[in-house]
Amino acid sequence: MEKTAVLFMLLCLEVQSVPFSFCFISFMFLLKLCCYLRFKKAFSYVPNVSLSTLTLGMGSPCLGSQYHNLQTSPVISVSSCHQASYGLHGDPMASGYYLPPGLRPPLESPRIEITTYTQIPEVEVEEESVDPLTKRVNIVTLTLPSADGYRDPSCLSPASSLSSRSCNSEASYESGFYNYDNSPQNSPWQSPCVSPKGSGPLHSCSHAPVSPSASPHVAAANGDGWRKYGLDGGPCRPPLYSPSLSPSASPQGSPRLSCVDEAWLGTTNQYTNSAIVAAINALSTDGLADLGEGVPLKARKTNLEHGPAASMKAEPGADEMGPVSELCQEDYLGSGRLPFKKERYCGSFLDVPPHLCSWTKPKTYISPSLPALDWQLPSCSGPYSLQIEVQPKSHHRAHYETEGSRGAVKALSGGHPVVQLYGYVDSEPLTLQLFIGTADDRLLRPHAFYQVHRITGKTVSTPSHEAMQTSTKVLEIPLLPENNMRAIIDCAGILKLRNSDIELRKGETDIGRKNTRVRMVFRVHINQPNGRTVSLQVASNPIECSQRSAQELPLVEKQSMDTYPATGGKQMLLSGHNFLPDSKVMFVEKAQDGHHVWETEAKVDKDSIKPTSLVVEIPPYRSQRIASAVPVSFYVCNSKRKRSQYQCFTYLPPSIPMIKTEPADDYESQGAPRMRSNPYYGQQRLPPTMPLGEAEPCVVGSYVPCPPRPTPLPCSSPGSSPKLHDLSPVPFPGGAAPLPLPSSPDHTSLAMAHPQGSPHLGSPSYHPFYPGSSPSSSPASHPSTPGVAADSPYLPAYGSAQPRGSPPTLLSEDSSSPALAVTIKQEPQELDQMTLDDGRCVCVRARAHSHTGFTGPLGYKLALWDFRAVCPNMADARVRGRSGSGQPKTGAHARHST
DNA sequence: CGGCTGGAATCAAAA
DNA sequence: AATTTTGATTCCAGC
Repeated sequence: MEKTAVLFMLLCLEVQSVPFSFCFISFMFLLKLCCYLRFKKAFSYVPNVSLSTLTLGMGSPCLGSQYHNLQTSPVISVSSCHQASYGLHGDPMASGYYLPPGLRPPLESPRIEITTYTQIPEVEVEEESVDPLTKRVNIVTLTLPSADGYRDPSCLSPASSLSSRSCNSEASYESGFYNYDNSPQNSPWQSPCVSPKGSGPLHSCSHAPVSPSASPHVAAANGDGWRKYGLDGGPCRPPLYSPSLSPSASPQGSPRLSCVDEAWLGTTNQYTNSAIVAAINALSTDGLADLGEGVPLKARKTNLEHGPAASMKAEPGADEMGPVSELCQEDYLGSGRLPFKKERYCGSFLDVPPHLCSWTKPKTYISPSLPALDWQLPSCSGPYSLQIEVQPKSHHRAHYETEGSRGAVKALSGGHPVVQLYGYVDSEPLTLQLFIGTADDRLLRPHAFYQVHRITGKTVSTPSHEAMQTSTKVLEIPLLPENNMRAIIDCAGILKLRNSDIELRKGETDIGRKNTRVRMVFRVHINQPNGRTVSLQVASNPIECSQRSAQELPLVEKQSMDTYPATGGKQMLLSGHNFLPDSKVMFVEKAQDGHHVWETEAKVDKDSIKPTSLVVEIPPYRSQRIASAVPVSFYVCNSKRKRSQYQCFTYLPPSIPMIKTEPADDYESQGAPRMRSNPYYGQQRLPPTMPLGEAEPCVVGSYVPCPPRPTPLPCSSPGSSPKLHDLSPVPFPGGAAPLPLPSSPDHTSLAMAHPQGSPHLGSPSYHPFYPGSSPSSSPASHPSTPGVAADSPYLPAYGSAQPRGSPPTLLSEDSSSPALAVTIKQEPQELDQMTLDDGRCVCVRARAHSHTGFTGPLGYKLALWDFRAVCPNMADARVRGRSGSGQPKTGAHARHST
């Protein structure tokens, strides 16, 4: 059935002759039927549950109506089945949209949903409740919808707990608002439908689906959201890469959770990028119980094993959350965040003073929608600049749910990371968002296997609040003018989710094995007088979260130089960790396709080797006749499988005088003199001297060829064995774009070497595609993006059309842009070894992303197609990744099942 | 007593 | 197919 629905939808879309609205409606109808059937089949007993639960939930005045609505609306039921719909509160209007009354299936509604809601607020009660039935009910409920719940907010953490309460309140009162403007976390996608009353939501709801232009994805999104994001939807979650795509799609764990999260937190975006796609994914999977499927067997098992609370925790999400009550409280209290929702509504309900912390009035977000977490945003825009003043340590052992917290991420100095927003003169506090992102060569996106973990306690000075956005936990931290818009991040730990749990999720394509590096990603959304919202983002240096890797893999944090004439012969000091007496340093040059063009072992001064430093002699480049700078990379190797990430290094034409560019480096003061931090580990600032214009060219040049660039590039995966051999004739044959050389060699080198490191540019570099949110910046930059509202503050990271030839230009008008280009490749990758393989080119990616803009189920195809066309290796890698992940999954399954 | 840690045993997948 | 190695998770114990 489901498949039929999906096929139908696809068919309609493909044919194009059928109005989208019609397709959508029809599709929804089919979906509903499917869901209903399944639901009924699986949870016929739900009704009882509801009753019991309801009793508990009375606390909220709103509940009644809310629930009522929910039950009434068929839509809801659908939602419950598939995440996409969770948010919907059955607004009659909304529902109408989806299904004509007449057509609505007589869902009795398992109303499930409701049950959940009610209870949530009373979580504590539940746990304590002696009534087996009650507990059971909960369990049931939880499991229901979530197909993929693991990453679901609920699952993740306590955060969800809060939400529970919020659910009640929020839904009814702040709905419309909330989704759009209120919480920073809200994603644009939140469906308007969510709020029963919110006119806004309704509005959007109604429009969205109907809109002709809307892409399938869009449909789900709220009116504004979709308009702006519609195109992105695709890009944002390119099926290929973006975890969000699928996973996101199914963020929802149990209905209850979802409700909570979404409604309350406003986090979730069911309709995110592509609700439809998500729904399709969910449906397309094996027919067997979605419910069950969504929950990893192991996870379920674990939960059950957990003990007394087992019932409550039956759901994966619940499990993680631990003490719900605690969450609620804490979150509740602590958060200043959400001015709107909580305070008003929940506040009274809980009886908690709205302003326990100074951070009571976070700025409201005017923007109708906020960029999805996998969107690439700049760190600077106009007068604003979001910077990581103090980087986190390169190692932080994440904790499993089965362990206790391992504390907050610390800084190298022993303190904690510090983030500051420059250029903000308003007196209104802002909310700094923090989530755990990936650190591989691909575009930054939420990490599927790690979640930020809120740390509380006496040692924590910074208040924070947890929220779920899509399936990613986001920590919200106040940025107060009185603190100079500076925040000490001492409240963020990192939670590791079991690979098997995540990999089993529908749509998840990434694999967890050896995918243990993350970055802390900070975002801030600043409302502008003109109604637009400027969103900035900056990512930290990579953080190795695996105990073992941290102890065994060599890590290069700094290098005394990153450029040198092709003649080589100079000694370079490397500082880092896990260097052994027999550590080797290999220099590598990779071709576009990822193949090693040249590789040689550099001479290491054995006597100089210390666990944290070593001296290596820069080997002469394979050709002394290079006309332009040649980016290569090197890595430290302790054994065949223990290698550091690729580090950037650039050979300069022998004749070119070396210019020393040492950006002020915070680290330098602490460490070896004149050591250059590696791209990831050090904070570098681009030389102020470099004009944008210049920067771009550089970028282009380097990109064009899709050069091995950067080092670390994805292209070069540490994993790949050093095979090597110089096969290629010239460094950048043909056109490989020679890096713009030096007038300021530095630039080149810097750019390459320190992509994100620079506080100023950091983010931007990673997000070349993002035009910059500031009003001033954007328009020009992405004129071509069709569909994207001109006024839209955000550009779809992937969707923006870029002039193809140019490497993704990084930038937009934004001043920050300069560095951008470089960044892209920087990341070294270890993980990739497996999943990604070599051959990944930034260029390719960029391109693919832009294509993704087309979104929809079709979008996926387009993206894939692109990859293949542009960079066969990439495409292959992707494909392999998928299939590869499949295996592990299978294995996991087997394992769990046993 | 509970949160953090550092270590290490135990499992399981990959080589 | 068996064995070894590597990576992921779970446990422990001390602070």
